[in-house]
Amino acid sequence: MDNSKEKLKFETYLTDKNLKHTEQRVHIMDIFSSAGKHLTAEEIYLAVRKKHPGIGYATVYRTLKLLCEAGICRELTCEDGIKRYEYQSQDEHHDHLICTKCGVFVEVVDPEIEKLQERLFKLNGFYPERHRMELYGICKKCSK
Amino acid sequence: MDNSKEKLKFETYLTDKNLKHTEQRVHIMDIFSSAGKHLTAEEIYLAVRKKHPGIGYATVYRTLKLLCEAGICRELTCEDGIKRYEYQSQDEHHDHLICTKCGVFVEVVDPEIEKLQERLFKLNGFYPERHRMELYGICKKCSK
DNA sequence: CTTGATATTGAGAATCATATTCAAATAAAG
DNA sequence: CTTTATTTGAATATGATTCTCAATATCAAG
Ligand SMILES: [Zn+2]
Ligand SMILES: [Zn+2]
Ligand SMILES: [Zn+2]
Ligand SMILES: [Zn+2]
Repeated sequence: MDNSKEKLKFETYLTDKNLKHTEQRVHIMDIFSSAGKHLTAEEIYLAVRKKHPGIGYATVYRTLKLLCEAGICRELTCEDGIKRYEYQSQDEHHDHLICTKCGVFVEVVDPEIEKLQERLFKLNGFYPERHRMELYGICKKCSK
Repeated sequence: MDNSKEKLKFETYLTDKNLKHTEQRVHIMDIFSSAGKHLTAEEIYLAVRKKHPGIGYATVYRTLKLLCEAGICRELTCEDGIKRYEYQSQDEHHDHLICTKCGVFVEVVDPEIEKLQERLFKLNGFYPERHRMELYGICKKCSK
């Protein structure tokens, strides 16, 4: 996956905040873009460790927080209570279909639902900020 | 709030599973129906303690699990990672509008959204099981 | 009302994910 | 190269939830 755009975004973010451009931060970004989406901190930690055994958990958590702040990564609190991180720029919203057997995440957006959600906010006098929608079921592969 | 229906449901559940009808279990149910909805385990623990100081955390957690199994209570995993429990029979589904300032929960159901969610499951080859939708924003009171 | 089998309790310890502390290492500016 | 502020990893702390276990309570049978 080409992650040059995100790399630039991260570098810009670090520079702007007077933070340093370290190896570890780059390593974590790299693994993130190659090892898939919707990863737990542990999965990221283990993946980074394979190539860079010295890295510590604290650095992974700190870097994930930074990536989220920079808008490169999104944190999902799933039903099991474990946070998952997906590598993605903030502006492209999507929701999830999740298989309860194999755990696969499918990303979906339904513009009609999004519109109705806005209506729900308005109907209840809320100023809308964000939402999350998770659809749990059994995927095609697992229901065979 | 009249919770005789739920009490009967719980008693039946306990009897069916050869479990015992203890004071503590009744106390937790009672607080639950009087102290509001969408409570954390801690809030429930503290509320029960006011009337029944001897009760322990373990009993609260165990009873909440039982109530969920009995279909009297639903567990919500919120974005802060803390589980909340709402006292309610299983069959009445609803989603939530949540104020990010004051934390108020408003229960909503939009039949059109529910239909479109079913369509999303089908479109992606998923057998539907359940879903959760949380809309985060600022409520009327807080935006004044 | 006993008795005895079984379930339940509360205190405390254990667990798990995540956050914090701090001395040593490193990046970046001069 | 020096200086200075930031970052790192190891270890420790935290906070929510679960487990362990000895003591206690429930409930059915006698
Ligand atoms: Zn959406
Ligand atoms: Zn996603
Ligand atoms: Zn719904
Ligand atoms: Zn609710």
